[in-house]
Amino acid sequence: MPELPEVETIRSRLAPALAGRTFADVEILDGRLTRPEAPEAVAAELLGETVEDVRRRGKYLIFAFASGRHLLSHLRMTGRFEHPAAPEGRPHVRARVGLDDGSELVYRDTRRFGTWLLLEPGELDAYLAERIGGEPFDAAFTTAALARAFEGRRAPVKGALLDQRAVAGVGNIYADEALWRARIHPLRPAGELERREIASLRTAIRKALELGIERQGATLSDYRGADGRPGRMQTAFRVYGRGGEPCPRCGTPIEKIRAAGRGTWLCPSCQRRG
DNA sequence: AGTCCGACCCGAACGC
DNA sequence: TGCGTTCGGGTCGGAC
Repeated sequence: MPELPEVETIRSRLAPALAGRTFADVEILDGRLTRPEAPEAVAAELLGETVEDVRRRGKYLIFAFASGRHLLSHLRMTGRFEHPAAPEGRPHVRARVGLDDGSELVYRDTRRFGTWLLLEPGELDAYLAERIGGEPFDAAFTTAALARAFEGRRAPVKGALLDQRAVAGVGNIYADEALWRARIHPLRPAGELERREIASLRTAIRKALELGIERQGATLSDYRGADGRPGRMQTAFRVYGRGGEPCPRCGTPIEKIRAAGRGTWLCPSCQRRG
């Protein structure tokens, strides 16, 4: 499930390969991908666009075209890009783009949650501003900024972290990892955290994401980098998916609970509720 | 306004 | 073994 580190890994591989390339042939096979726009219409619009850069904001992968347009792709759970494309016969191919150098970019998505949205020049900032907050590695992501996002919120801090407007790019996995690092119980109401806890959570979010990027993302069942290689982060999780195993800090068995409707792992000894 | 929950999907894991 | 059922994950929209 791609979160910020996984999307960043894909971006960093695609950017050098696609910069300067023109979309010479576009085929969108799944109508869901571009809904409510018709796939043929979007494919036709993409034809002839030249990639200037591949960027990322939160969990969005952004193809910036020389025309000023942007193609926003959200991979949701199981979306993935492959370039150069794997040999024919792979399942779940939802779109393919032939490039002017003869190579092919393929988009696959088992569960078909992912989306492609073509934005006209000038539309990107407003679209993102409506949906996601700042980048966790920006200077603007300060303790004060995080405190502001949490202020007055009675929702569990886990849920507040999953809200992309607080900080962009944290999903279920890295939320658990960050809360463990900061020694904060996932069910603590976000608005009741002390300043020093928010400060350590901010550091922990950066640390957890940074480690994920270094390890080129986590590969659970579906995620692959753009080159098809799995990441190595899954072996480095401190708590995520490790129910019953000893906490790497204190040895207490990791517990699994539900928080904000999500499977949530924590150390009951390091992360106290009270 | 903030919060919660179902819908969207489908493969894997689980229960019988 | 084989079948049916449940679950999960990010985001959105509707309900409270």
